[in-house]
Amino acid sequence: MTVSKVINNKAGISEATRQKVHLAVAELGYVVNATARALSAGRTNTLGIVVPSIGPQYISEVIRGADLAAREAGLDLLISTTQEDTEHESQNVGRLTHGLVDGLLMVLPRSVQSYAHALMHAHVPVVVVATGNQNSPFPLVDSDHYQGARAAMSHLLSLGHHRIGFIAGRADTAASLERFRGYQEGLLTAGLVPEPVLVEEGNYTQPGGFAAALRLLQATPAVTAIFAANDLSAFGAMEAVKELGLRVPQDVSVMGFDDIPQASQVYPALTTIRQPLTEMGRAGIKQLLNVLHGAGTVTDRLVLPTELICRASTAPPPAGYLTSEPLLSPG
Amino acid sequence: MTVSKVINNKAGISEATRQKVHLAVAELGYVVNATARALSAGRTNTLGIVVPSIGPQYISEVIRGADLAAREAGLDLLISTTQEDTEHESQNVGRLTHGLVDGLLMVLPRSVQSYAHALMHAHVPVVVVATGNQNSPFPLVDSDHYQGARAAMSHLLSLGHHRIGFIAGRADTAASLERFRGYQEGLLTAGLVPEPVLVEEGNYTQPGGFAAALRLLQATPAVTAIFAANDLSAFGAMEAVKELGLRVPQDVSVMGFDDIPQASQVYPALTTIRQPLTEMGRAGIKQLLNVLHGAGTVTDRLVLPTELICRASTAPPPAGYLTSEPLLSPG
DNA sequence: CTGAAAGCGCTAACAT
DNA sequence: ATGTTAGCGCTTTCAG
Repeated sequence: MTVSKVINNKAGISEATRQKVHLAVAELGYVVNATARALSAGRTNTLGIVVPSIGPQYISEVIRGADLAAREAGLDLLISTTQEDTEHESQNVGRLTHGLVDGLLMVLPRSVQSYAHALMHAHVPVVVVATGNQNSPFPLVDSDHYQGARAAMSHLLSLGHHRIGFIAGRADTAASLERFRGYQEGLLTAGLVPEPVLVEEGNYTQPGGFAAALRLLQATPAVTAIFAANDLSAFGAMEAVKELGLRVPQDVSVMGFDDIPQASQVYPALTTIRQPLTEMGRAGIKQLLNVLHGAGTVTDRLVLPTELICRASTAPPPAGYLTSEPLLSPG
Repeated sequence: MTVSKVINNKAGISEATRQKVHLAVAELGYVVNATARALSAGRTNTLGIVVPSIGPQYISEVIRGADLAAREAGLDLLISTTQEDTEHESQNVGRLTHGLVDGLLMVLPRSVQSYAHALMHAHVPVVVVATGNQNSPFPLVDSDHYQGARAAMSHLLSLGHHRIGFIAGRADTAASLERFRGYQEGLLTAGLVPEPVLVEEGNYTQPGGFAAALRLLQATPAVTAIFAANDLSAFGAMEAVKELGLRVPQDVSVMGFDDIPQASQVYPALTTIRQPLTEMGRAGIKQLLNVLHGAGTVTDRLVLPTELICRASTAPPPAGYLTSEPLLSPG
């Protein structure tokens, strides 16, 4: 039909006919059947994004970025959750990549391994958002966890802190390990010695951060600053500081990592390392589009920079501590 | 082909052939093309859910419930966000309902009006999750905000509080209004008089709750309990209480509404009214399935009960306040 | 510039 | 129990 050409804005249609068709479409309430179009045209104009779950804020942010980028490109975004059910889900991934979507963005905080098979046989391009350094046979988008941690340490050290505790994340995520490495090397570069007693597991959760900070502050009351591996555990740490009758930041400074929306909404507002979550989603979709259009560049490993966001939860250490030991300038 | 029958588990196939087909499928790595199947069969085995955005926790919970229910029914869930872009999105809804999904669940905290046109012309069943009392031409799932607020007030009153502040939500949501009504009538039923000075706007946000609680406690230091219209503003209220050098719950009790996951993770853990968010998602999908299968019942207005979740943020008022005025038993 | 014909990959109804 | 035929609603290719 001529109608098809009008609807798809193809050339070779007189303006008069175009108008007539548009009128009729409006009158009849005609809406194209996306399924039929997809089958016929061989593409769906839909991109897929697979996430472990939609609960955690940082994943929401990635999705939001992907959603915006897809929308700008005039494509739909189909969100699929794995709910940790790898078995069933890798089947689902297979289905997605065979006719349902034109490209797939996998958000995988932990391992890409479980999907390797389904992904290798995908009929569409795949890009991985890793949130942690991983090897991947697909183009990968990540952020610079190590440099972020270094920036956090520089900030705390330059404020005059030298007893800095670290609340670790999940040991099974590369991101947590990288952040820990940044913490350690930050100390070393400043001429300080990492002490095991200053490191506690927080498991990336708020109660975990609370408990870890409690242990930290009770074992080493001289701690004047806490760097948590993510914002959630930093929230818990702030609660722990207050619970001990201390103030943030006057007595103890607290830093997080991620900059989820809530970081700016808690009291005091959290100083943190911003991970460009929405940009990571955007970048992932953009890479996908570049592959699809055969234009632009596809970077095998795109590592986005992190950034210090200075808010109200950090300050110089209390006067008593400030002069007790000279601070070596970092770097 | 016979293959089709095997894959769809149709009857009338010998076990031997079935095995042979399965083998070949595995060997060739064959995966059905969902698009073609959808076009041919006239259904997509996909349900759609439209949400304003995926950021807020309470929406994530609704999606999770919907996701689980859809998964159990062997259907996929296509999540679409409006990002408040009503114009563009109502077009999108039109597309969804014309071939992309077999049914649509609309999560609309505010108004269904903007989508009325697109929805009325939908070719598939539509169910609305409202989070607030609304009229709707479609089956609606909601929770009982009024009774929840009453339960919250009963809890606080029975603990001995009689100067109870309220942090309101957004005036443009029916849910907030219902919760406020529950607050007022809770007071009245207990023989107490609602005072305007005890009500502050919190806008459903954490900073909003913080500021509202600050105003509340400074204007009326005799306030011994704060009931916030949602958990987020309750978090802010808890921060405000601590900021004033008071303790939760020893000096001031704080209650929220929703029971988002974080409510159990903050310190002290938040006493709140649980809105069955995942169940609402589930129920919405279930209603959709009932319409689709022509079985079970479809309730025009399904109002799920709310529930008091007693945690650590509420306690009897400080001794000085307890006896200053006799408490009339509620009801 | 417009219309007719073919076919995307599958399923449903109908033969064999 | 298996195979055959038609057609889902669209886009694409090719004639008018």
